[in-house]
Amino acid sequence: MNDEWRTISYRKAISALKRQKKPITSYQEAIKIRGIGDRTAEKIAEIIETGNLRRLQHFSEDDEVIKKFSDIWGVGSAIAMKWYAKGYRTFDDIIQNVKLTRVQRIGLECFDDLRERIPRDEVTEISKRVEEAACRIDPKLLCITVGSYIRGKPTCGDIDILITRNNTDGKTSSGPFLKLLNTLREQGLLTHDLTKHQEENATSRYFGICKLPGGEKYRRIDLFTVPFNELGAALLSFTGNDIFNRSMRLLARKKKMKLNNHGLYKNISRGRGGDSLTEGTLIAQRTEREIFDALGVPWR
DNA sequence: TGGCCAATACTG
DNA sequence: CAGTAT
DNA sequence: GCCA
Repeated sequence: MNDEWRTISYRKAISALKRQKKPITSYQEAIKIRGIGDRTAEKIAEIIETGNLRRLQHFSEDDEVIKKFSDIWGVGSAIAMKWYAKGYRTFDDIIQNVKLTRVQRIGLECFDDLRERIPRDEVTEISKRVEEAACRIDPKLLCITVGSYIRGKPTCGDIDILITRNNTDGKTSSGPFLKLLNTLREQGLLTHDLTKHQEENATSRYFGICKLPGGEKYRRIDLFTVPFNELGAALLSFTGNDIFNRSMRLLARKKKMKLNNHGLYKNISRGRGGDSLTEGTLIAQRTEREIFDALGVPWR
């Protein structure tokens, strides 16, 4: 079921509603709001008049089951619905009857913990341990905790750490990366691997699960290595949030450019599907400021 | 009717 | 490749 | 889902 855009649309409508200063009291008021159309305004009107939405009464426990299945790491809507179609309704059904993939087993094992948000202080503590380990391997490694943490949120869904190294001496961060992962595993900080990455690429990513020694809960952690000259593009992309990223990339697209986690490119021609046909020319990647300027966006 | 709040890396 | 993830 |  591809309700991706419907979901996004509802989210947009919700945030538009939250922005309203006065309560909405009618269909006419609701439909004036940008992002709320006929269908949503109808639903709002029904809630105003009757106090609830009939449609929601039909929202059954079945939907809850599919939702819960897809909350397992490694299980998306397709697999969740497949399991449902086979008649499975509980985690126990799944464990008994399904040949789970390695990551799905981990997702299930850590299910409860991974649903919890992580207090900011704990993210700080975990980041510090990663940074110390990295520094012992190579003092010039630079670790930056990005994601919601760098945006100053009081809690985070996971821990995202970007690792880079000033490469003017010819070395990069990709070499020490595997060593760092091994060190963190030996320390017991990393408890489960969700990705087994291939070779030592210039840029590589690790997804896993960690737990502070004496800590209460398993936490999702992502580690990325980034070439030093791409740091700006990487920061922009991993700082988010998602909506901000997408809007920046859409802006780039409208200007016949392309923005990704490696950099900003110009002179892009795109096919019908929106995929770029030409490589384009790299015009900015080293700092966020460069990219903002090249896109014509006021800096912060 | 079709684009939108993207583009890309792993897994099996 | 489709699916899932960021 | 919304919008052009």
